[in-house]
Amino acid sequence: MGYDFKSVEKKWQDKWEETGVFHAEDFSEKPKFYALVEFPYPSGAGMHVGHIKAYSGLEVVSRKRRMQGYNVLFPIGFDAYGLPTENYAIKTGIHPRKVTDMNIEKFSNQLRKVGFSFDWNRVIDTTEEGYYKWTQWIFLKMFEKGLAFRDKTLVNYCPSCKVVLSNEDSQGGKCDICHSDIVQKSKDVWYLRITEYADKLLEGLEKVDYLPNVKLQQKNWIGKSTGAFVDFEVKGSDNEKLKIYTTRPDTLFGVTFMVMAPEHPMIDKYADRIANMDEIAEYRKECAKKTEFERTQLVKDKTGVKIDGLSGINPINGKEIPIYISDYVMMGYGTGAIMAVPAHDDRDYDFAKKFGIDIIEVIKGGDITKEAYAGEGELVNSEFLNGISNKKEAIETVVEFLQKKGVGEKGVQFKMKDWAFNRQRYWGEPIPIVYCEKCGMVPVPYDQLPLKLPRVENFEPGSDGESPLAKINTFVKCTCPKCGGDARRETDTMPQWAGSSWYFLRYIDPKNENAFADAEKLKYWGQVDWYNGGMEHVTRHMIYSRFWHKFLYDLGEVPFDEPYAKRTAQGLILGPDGDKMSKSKGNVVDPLDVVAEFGADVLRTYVLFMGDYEKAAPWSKSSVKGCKRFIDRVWALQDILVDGDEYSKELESAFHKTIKKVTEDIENMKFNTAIASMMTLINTISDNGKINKAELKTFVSLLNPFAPHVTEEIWEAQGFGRMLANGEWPEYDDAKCVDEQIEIVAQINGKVKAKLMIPAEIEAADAIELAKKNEAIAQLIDGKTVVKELYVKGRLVNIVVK
RNA sequence: GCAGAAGUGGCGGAAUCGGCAGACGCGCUAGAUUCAGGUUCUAGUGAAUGCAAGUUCAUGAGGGUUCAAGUCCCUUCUUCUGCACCA
Repeated sequence: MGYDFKSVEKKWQDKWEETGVFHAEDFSEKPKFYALVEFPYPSGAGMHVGHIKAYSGLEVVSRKRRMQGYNVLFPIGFDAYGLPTENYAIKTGIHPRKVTDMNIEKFSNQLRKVGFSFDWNRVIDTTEEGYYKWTQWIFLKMFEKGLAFRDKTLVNYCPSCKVVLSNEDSQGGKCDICHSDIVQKSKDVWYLRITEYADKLLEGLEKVDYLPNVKLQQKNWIGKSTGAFVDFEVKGSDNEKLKIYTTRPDTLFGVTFMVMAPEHPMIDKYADRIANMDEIAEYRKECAKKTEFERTQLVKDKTGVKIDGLSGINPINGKEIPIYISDYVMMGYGTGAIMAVPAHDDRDYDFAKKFGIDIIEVIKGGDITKEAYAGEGELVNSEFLNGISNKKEAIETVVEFLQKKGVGEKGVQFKMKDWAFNRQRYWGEPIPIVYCEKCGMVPVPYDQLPLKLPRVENFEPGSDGESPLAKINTFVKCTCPKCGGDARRETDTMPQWAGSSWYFLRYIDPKNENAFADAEKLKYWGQVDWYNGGMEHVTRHMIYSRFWHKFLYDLGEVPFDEPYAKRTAQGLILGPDGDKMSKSKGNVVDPLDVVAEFGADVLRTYVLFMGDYEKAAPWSKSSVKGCKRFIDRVWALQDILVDGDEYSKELESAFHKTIKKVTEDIENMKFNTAIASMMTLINTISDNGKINKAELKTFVSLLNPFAPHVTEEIWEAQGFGRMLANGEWPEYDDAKCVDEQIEIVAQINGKVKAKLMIPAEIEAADAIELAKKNEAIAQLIDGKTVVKELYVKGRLVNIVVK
């Protein structure tokens, strides 16, 4: 009897749906387990095998935990706002609402066909009014607390997509979406003051269980540095001081020049006193033209102009030093000006070499005629600091000196910048703010949320980078909620990151109309116990959502301050050619093709078997066949089934060992070796020639999280009782994992010379005796002097001879 | 440039605390089943050498520690990922 996966898989998917076995139960007495996977963006292309791998990890963990008696919340939803949908809509003329609904429908069907055990009662869609009402609500709370604000700044603007982009969306000077060059443009934009949470976001990492690499990336992203602010008097100014930030105040005696960012305001202020203002203006113009990409490409080739008319006075020794402008100093970090110590900083060194500036060594240990020395060492040429070799002590001494003189203080800086929060696009959450001539910026009252996105037919962006909503008079024109006078609405929408910043909270109570989630339910479900997703979301999405969550915690809206207790990440699936899958390379594998040809169980098993879950691995169709064979062999176990309510003597230890291995490997996400151990077990069973009912029950239970359809079918066909989805996870006994007789190797001088069977519980001396009795070993020892003998329990005997 | 991770058969990958390197799967070879293809089953499969028992060599390269090294230490090369003039 062959295994007909097509009808069997459909049957069980329907059955799970009808019986609702995977619905999480609020306030259940069972221990809770909240497993979260990154919800997909429902693109028109449909699901990718990468999605399957991303979800299969926690899918297996969730199914196992249910069998272990947990109340599991394993939800799914759709992060549906975003540009691809909008661009598709512009191209085809189909409304984004319709496109989104179609894509969600498509994704849902595909997910069901793979048999994921999601709780379909809790599906969320970020573009739904009932959902984005609360996205807007959180925004208004932030506005109330001054964390959402408007500011005029230079922004990254993509001329092709016609949107303002955050720094994160425009890395390398290219638009993240269309990859065209970014230009700088002055605009009034919305910001979220994430920098206020920089320290909390950093400290929070101490108490969560994220992969080390994830923590490190977040840490780098936040980019905290400690140092000092120092004021340099500026000769030629009206007694003004130029404030700089440095992490190396200990090198203050080595300062030979200063550098300001091209946009530094002091230049404009004293423009009339700067003799070479023309030259400077010309340089500034050039810098503005350079894209960020060009700036980073020319790292080594420093450019700049000396300011003729202003100079700095080093507060530690009163020396007069020149001031330059150069684009290697940026306005956006620190104070936009630096003290330059060429002897001990690579960039300053390059600049000094090019412009012929003095290089004074103040820290011993390098050769400053060749390159800058950034290491530690004894201080020299530094008056009262000479002789100190402890960096920390030197820094403290200098800071103390500066503080006494009132020209400096300790300081902290972050690389992280405030989050540019608005987009000039149609398909996003409207920002619920009204502009009134009299009252200024007025929030839309909470009871008027959601501020609905108007349904329009024309969503092309304006040519000047204005939101499509600006063209809709009925939306723009409104009355001021405060004074009742004429007002107009904000027409920008929120970025795609908004809806995903709090979605895990909505799963807890997806249909609540009075709150984003009920307080008691929040308390019951608590933190996400385990969050799995891609490495690419570790900095942006995760930091944004941790920020929103910490804000809600400070408001008292959520009872825990870190959203995710544990975070892991899956590796990519590469194309069969070893390259990243992409449409242009034509190496994309469609998961539904695999389901049609081999079945969902095979697909699920393969994506977890193909390699280490956390590492990238290429797709191999012939290896998929190996999993197909495995599933068929599992089905065929029924042909050699015999009676028996206990493990047979022959297979007992093999079963205990496998249960232990699979149980532990799943928790460690070592799915590949878990599957391998079940394959090994089936080989052992084949050699044994038969399997009894107790053994089959265990085997099928172990495999169920990976291949739920075939295992349910066997369970039912054999009349083993209630559905396996409700079944119990097999137990193992450590004592039964060991065999009575074990095989060890006998070595002479560390080389294997023989193998022998010995009792597992044996004294070292006895084991060595047995080894010596072995014919081959005895011959090799004969006539030689034994120098050393040792026995490694359960492994080997090694006899060292001369 | 800086930080992190990784280099193991023809391929994907295993290997707990330093203890039989190559589990498991693919592929390949031979045989059985089959009209044939596919499927399935059995045996074999790191390299060199030998009729054989065996011996020698093998975890990017080179050195070291140890009875014993893929694993620990030093040097070095390569690849991938992140950050990238952050003062």
